Amino acid sequence: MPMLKKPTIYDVAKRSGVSITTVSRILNTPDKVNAETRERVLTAIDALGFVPKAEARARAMQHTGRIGVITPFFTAPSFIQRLRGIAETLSPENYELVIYTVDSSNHLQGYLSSLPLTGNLDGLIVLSLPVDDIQVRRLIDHGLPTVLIEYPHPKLNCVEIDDVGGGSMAATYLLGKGHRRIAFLGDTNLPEYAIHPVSLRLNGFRQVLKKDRIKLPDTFVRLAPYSQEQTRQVAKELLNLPEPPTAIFAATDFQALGVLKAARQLSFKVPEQLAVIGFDDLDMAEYADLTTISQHLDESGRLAVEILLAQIESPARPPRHVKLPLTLIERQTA
Amino acid sequence: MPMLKKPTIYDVAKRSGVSITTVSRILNTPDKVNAETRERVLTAIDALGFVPKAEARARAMQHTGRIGVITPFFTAPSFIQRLRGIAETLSPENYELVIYTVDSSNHLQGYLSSLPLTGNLDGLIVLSLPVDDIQVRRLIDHGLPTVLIEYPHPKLNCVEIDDVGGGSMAATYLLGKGHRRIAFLGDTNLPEYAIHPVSLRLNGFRQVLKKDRIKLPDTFVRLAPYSQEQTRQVAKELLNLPEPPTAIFAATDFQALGVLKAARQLSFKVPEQLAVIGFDDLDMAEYADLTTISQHLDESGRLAVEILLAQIESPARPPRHVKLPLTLIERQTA
DNA sequence: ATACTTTATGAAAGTGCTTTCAAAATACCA
DNA sequence: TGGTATTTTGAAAGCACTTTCATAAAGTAT
Repeated sequence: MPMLKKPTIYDVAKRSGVSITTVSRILNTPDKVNAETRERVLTAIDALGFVPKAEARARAMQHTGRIGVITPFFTAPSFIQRLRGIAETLSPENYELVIYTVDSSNHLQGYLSSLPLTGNLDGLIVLSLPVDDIQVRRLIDHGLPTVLIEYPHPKLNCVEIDDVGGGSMAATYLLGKGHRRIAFLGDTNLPEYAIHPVSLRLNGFRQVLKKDRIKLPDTFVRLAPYSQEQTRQVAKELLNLPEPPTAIFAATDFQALGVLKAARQLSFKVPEQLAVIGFDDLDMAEYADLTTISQHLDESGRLAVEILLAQIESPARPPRHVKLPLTLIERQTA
Repeated sequence: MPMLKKPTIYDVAKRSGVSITTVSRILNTPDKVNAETRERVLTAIDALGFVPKAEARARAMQHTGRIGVITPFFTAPSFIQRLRGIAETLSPENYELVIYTVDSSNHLQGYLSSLPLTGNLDGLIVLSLPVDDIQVRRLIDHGLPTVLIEYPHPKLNCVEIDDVGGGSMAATYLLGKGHRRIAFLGDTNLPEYAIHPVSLRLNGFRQVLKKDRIKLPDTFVRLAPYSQEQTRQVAKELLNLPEPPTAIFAATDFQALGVLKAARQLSFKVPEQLAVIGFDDLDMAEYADLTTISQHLDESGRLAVEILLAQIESPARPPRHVKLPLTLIERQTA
């Protein structure tokens, strides 16, 4: 029989002959209660049609047990891999992981304005997206602990990537291998709301070449939309030049794979005739034996979570800025 | 001064020298409070940036719905790729995507018991995890619209994969290419809580070979833990057999890549000396030119969301069962 | 001035839930 | 077989607010 009023945890407890504590436990940590008891209580819950009130719950817990991640809709493998690090670290912590995918600047602004107010998030991770001063203020004022990944801001926790340094590393490495005709292949057509680390990588790359007085002609700097097919196309253009480069720095592993495939199709021997170095160290880089610059994607996600949890623990802490070191992983392609 | 924690009604009361009752009254029935006192309290409220929690919640709730996804913690690329399909489709729908990663049977049972009860989810997608009848009952009784992926159940919406058929396809294809010594490489060490589609694929594979009276000796059926390194090891054992197979069906693309790498290291020519066919059609399969059986991972996620949204729209609808067709993608490795 | 409202306020008792702590029951080990 | 660890449970103390009830101060009519 349905009750007149909404059943509470007390009704359930009475009906199944246990304390409210036990009922609460079944809702939150079911594995900590005897299977038999659990069944009995669940039966009562079902019979009464009991639904715990979220509001009371949040009040008693003083936190919502939810961590939000805002990520570009633009699903490059590198985002995914970072997300994986986040999910892994969060899983044993018993936090819900709420994903907000963003597909326009407006959308992003919307989330950033409303999330801190609603108070049903304990912490926020912003993945590779720009956050302006006003939003930062709001986040801080409303006390929503936040970690930015790949977009530094002095007032917030950040996990930064040294993209410029990464570009330099690539250049230095290739120069060290004796290459003099080195090309760069980056991505283009980025959505207006995302950040663009690739140009930073190009900067670092440029600097080193310049210092060593190696020319980087415009024909050697190519941008292709972020797709296997189109990257391959552009790579082929490079390789079909009368004087093709002897090495290519691809600004992401995904594109490096495109370059490798183009090389294979044009029968360029890698690394003898063409050296290829990537950036990211995706899972598949290992399979492809791709020499690349690892930005420790999983690790960066993991770190972000750790910083966030620490901040949630002690909100007064000053923001931390961590710059994960890049590592050059030497494999077979360069 | 920004506060450390969110201000409560107590903070406001203290700051303005009144009781919490008065503060509460100002929020609910302001006319029952002396104008002078009211002014004083309102000043404090502004200064502290106080937002009553319940209100914030209510404001938040009216805008966004929430869809949960339960997925094995076991982060194979195929899960990720399905998740991507889910996220993509959900993004424009203005739903929050809540991810629950599961790392034990208990954990899974726990989520399945409590999620339908807590009632703050509008729909649920269960990714490649078994759900027993009792849980199904509960899901239905509490009216939580659910879609299972890769684990069919008559009472719930499902997006199924024809794993047996996939195994047959692989066998038929390889036989058609004239192979007679064909090996199978699957994964092992699966966590107890996950389902095991790989053995179904093996079944289908076996059936076809049997029908054609092709022997599948036990030495040709190998299981390796799901890791690049160990798969490679097992593949090498196969290839070092006195009479090695001329074709290998790897039950997942990820493992197929391991086989390819082993072949490369042992200088087997692919596909001349060794044909390799995978299963999944991951992103990287295209790069590796891997012949494989596509189970349309992104698409399956997308479909699951569509079915779920439809069910949320009209809860009375009978459950739908969709079996996505598998497609053999012929590339260079077989 | 007396009695009688009215107004302004706070103490304290809910609200429905979680969590800490301790007791009781059970399992495990030599 | 006693003794220790582990599991299972409940009593009670929160949590951020609302509401009830009591009290004090002030106003109003007689």
